[in-house]
Amino acid sequence: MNRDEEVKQAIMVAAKRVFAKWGLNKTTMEDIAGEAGKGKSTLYYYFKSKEEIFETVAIDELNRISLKACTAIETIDSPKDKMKAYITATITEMKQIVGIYSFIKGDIKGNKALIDNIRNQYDQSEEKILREMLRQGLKLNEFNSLKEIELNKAANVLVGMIRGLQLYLFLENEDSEKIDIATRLLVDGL
Amino acid sequence: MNRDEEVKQAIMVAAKRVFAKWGLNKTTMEDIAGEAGKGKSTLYYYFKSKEEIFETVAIDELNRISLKACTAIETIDSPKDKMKAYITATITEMKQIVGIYSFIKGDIKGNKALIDNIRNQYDQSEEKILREMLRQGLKLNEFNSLKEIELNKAANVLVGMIRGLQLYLFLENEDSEKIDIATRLLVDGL
DNA sequence: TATTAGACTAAAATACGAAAATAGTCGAAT
DNA sequence: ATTCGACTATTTTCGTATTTTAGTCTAATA
Repeated sequence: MNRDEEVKQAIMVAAKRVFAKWGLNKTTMEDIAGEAGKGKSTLYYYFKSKEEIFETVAIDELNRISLKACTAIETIDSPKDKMKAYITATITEMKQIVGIYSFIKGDIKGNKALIDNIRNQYDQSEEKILREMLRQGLKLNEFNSLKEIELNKAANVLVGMIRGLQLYLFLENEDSEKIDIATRLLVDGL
Repeated sequence: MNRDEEVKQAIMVAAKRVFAKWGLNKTTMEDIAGEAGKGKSTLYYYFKSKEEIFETVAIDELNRISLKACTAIETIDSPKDKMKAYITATITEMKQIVGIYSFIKGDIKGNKALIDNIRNQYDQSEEKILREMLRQGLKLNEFNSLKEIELNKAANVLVGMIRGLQLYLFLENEDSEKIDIATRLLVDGL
């Protein structure tokens, strides 16, 4: 990692801290600069706008979720079990992240385009992961109600259902039994 | 239906029209009164507030969705097919309603409590319907991955996943194949 | 008596301009 | 190549005057 990347990382770490404390709207570029121990205009040397910083930080945080989930499942062989573990892991991780960045709800309004863009990127990357898992399951002949030809759309639909579950489960207290039922429903059916 | 109920219905019909045109925030009590051909204070004789009118109208509209879906499935015997048909029907109907009342998105902000309350009522009624269908399927031994003891939580989880799907499918063009895949996923698994 | 409307009030939304805060630029310094 | 402080152009905030609107009350009417 060269100097350029190092400073960029440092700024991102600082930005994460202040974003987690104040949210997107309430944190100023000077807050970030102060936290990073740099002058404000230095930030503009590395990022073109506050939005870009936020987007970079958010995508990075979401990538961590994917990474954790993918690590958690790499030792599992059965495609069905793999899928269950993946869904459970992402839901749990996401819940934690949303807890940390509890502000995002308030920030959505007024930054819809930015948030949509971030969510879109994450959805696409998750869809790709799911597609690969589905492909693997089909190859090993472990999925009997899914047809090869539906693979792409199925991955897309799965993303939608997982998002729905995340939204729904966020509203209430931790209930790992519900997460368990949900993943079983999605993978095994009724 | 006595006179009292008749007038109430007439007001609701008028309210639906103006709500569909202007949304909750932008329509005034005088708009509704004008559309209904009554004086404003007459509305207060039948409803205690604008919010109450909106809630009544919204619940009524949502009840229609349930009713339509339940009618559509009453001739189906197999619990699994019944479940699939129910999910497809509610998603399709909901999509249409949201198309008509396209404003609600903008009205959520600033009326969160009211909207939450309405959504809650609808979720509960849908959960009840789903619970009954699950019970029936268990009785007939058609569900093999669901346990009796999980029935209540499963119904709750299903509501969440259906909401997620609705949200997700609203964003894109009609794709009945995706709805089909989704229902099959939920009922048959992968 | 049940229902309606018009006048009225209190509260909320809106409009607007001045003042303050903030995003983003630029040239000089290192 | 990197950083900063001074500067500008936008936004946001804020106070206030004005208008709109929800909701009440009383009298009229059918």
